[in-house]
Amino acid sequence: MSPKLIDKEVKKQEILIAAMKVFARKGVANTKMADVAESAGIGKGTIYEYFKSKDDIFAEAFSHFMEQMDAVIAKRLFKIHDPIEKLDAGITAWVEVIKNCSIDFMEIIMDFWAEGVRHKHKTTVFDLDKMYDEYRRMLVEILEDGISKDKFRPMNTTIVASILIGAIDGLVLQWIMDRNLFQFEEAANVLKKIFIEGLNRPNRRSTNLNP
Amino acid sequence: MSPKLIDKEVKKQEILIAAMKVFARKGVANTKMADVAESAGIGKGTIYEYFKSKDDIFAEAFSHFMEQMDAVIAKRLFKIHDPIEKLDAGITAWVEVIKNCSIDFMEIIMDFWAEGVRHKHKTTVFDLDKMYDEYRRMLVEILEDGISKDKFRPMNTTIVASILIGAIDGLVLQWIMDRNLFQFEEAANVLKKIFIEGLNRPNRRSTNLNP
Amino acid sequence: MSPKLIDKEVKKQEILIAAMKVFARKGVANTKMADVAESAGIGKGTIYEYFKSKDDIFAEAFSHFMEQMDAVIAKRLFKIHDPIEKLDAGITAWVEVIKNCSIDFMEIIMDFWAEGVRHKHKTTVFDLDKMYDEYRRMLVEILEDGISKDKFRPMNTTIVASILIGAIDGLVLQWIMDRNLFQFEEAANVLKKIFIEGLNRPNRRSTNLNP
Amino acid sequence: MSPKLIDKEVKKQEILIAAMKVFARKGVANTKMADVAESAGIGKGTIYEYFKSKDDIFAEAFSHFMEQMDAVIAKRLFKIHDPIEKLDAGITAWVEVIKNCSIDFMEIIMDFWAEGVRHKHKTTVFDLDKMYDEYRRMLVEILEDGISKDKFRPMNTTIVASILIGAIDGLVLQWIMDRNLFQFEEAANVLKKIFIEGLNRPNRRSTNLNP
DNA sequence: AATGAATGAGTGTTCATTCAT
DNA sequence: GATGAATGAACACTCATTCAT
Repeated sequence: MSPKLIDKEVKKQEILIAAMKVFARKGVANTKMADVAESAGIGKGTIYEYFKSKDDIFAEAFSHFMEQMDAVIAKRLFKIHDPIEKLDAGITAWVEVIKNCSIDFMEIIMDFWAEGVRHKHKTTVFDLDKMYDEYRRMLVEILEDGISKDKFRPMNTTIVASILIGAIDGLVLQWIMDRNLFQFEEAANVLKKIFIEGLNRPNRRSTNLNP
Repeated sequence: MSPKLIDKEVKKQEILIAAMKVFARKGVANTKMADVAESAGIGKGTIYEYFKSKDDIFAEAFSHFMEQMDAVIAKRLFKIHDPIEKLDAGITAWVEVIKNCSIDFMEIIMDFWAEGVRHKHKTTVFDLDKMYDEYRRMLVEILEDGISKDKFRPMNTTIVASILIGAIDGLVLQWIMDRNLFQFEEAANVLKKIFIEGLNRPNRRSTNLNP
Repeated sequence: MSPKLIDKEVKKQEILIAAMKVFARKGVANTKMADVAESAGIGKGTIYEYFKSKDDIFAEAFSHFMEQMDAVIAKRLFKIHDPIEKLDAGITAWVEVIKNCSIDFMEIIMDFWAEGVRHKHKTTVFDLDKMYDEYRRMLVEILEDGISKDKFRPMNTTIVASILIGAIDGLVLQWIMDRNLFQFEEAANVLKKIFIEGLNRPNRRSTNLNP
Repeated sequence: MSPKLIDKEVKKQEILIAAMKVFARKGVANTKMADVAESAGIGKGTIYEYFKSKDDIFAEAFSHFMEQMDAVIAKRLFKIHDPIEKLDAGITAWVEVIKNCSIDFMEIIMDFWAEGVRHKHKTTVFDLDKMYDEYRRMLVEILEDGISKDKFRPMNTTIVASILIGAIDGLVLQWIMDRNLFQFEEAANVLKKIFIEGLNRPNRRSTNLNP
């Protein structure tokens, strides 16, 4: 907590941000340490005072990204108790995270996914699976709460949670490729409506989502 | 059509399959030409008798994958005219493609995406955007047909199509990471129901998906 | 001497000519065996029925070239006995060889030189030094005959021979680079005149070329 | 002009010299980057801190050589006005350049020629043709001055210049192959005498070099 | 702490040569 | 004899990492 330490941490974050910018623009594989150094306005060697390796930077970027997401989403959902509202707020929060991420940074997500899928069971750093698991659990909880409160029809909650997460991810992917395709907020609203409409307890006999 | 030609084409496919296996296991960037050669049981130099470069192999793998998808899906939807049935059949066909693709190959999809996103508007080979565009158009057509036939409520069809595509992609992504998470067919069925339920023309007052 | 053997020899020459054409156009180093095969209208493997290696082809091309030169020049000078006339005829014959060589083939000379210089004392095949030695001897003989017959002034005949050979080679080099620079025959005539004028026995006191 | 810059330039020259040594010994084509590195006493990768590619080294060596020649020769001829003396000084200067070039370096000249001839009109770096053109022009000027001053007989000055250049080049070529053949200075003196004798204005009727 | 010159293991690619048909 | 598919040694070049200053 000495000023020195704080300075170190600040500089590390600066380098991280600079690195993420380049990662996003050129892809991790095509980014050279020299690019990162230039982007951060420091010498090549200096990077190694703050990071162990290129992979380390990437891993930290991944954590950085995940922590940001967790922080925002958790904060939002904390106080809400109605399952439908919570679902709504969750999607809204997610969209906000996407928006908060500088547009440039979004492109890095592909690399996160690619690396995450590859490293599946190897490292704990790139535990994309764990991240998905957490979000799935969170959603399952909301859905099951909704079912028990008779707001949602019975369903395979894991699958529905997966679909919801998948839909958001898939939307991001398409949006990255063509940002003019749709307004992200608008898409989020439609998504909410489809799901809430598709999931909610019908008054009468209706399709049971648990086949 | 001479025997020679067929042999050459066959061998090329063999190498392609061998390459895709390694790509899937190690990721394209981490795959060495020597790995591909070994996997195909041939010499390193032989690869270059059939492919111009490593990138060429990757590009051909991409095309190979897309063509397979196009072929299967188009064939299925050809004869169906009812929008709801068509939507249903489309999702089913898509799942079948995923199943048909040797499990190993699925893992490459991340690399396709990563490359596709990066190369966005540069090459025509990796035109992931175009592929998405095609599927989106196909879905938009079905949806608009359904709206005009009063089967679906009015909506922003582009967004809904994007969501549907996104949901499928997102499901695949999670399934790749953990195949025990759910049965893919089951998830597909739930997806169908949510969407068809969420989109269909309500008898009475109901949310209009076009906000 | 069987028909078969003759055929073999003929085909070998055909391949040699084809190879020289490609060598001349692309340089020996940049010529691939596949190029030679294509130029000769045969299969790649067939070349090895007639030549041991690429170097072998090059060596044979070198010999081929030298033999042609030897044959033409020797034949011309055989019957001439006057030193001045012999010098004249020698230069004329040399020019004729250059002209006889298909223009394309001339370009290969640079590669002969480059290889010849490099292989200096290694092989007997590329004995460029030996070739120069022979021509030098031939010229020295003519010059010494001329001196003894009082037609030329005393001189270091080896040096003068070297200069004459050098001048011819140097002219060829420049001519290869820009064939419009001068008419080769005209240059040869000027060369003759300078040398014969510069070497001939002066009536009175005059520079002795032997310093 | 900062110390850093000077150091960089110095090291670049060191590598260049080291490279030229290897080029001379093994020929450019047969020289591996590893050889150059070893010869310069540095790591393979370091070369690329100072040169873009192997070709770049070769091109710089070429320029280096040409500049040295230009500098020496131009300096010498600057103050001389008598055509005969100028011719004499020019040849002397040329010989000196050859002598100044470390003996080893001479051997590269063949590669310069070979590359220069091949690249004829392609690059500006290897503009051997241009170099010859410059020297030819320089000589033509001297010769025409001599003719107008009635020191030389009328002649096709371009051809005579070409012959003179050719003779010098040709001598170098033979000398490279066998340095014991003659003393280079002696040969230069003979060359001068032959030419000056062969070109000079005769008192009485004499061969006109312009045929 | 900060640097950037130096490094060399690692890689995609070429191509002369071989050999089964 | 003729072929061309197969080969693997060889090589230019890259770039993450180190370390002397």
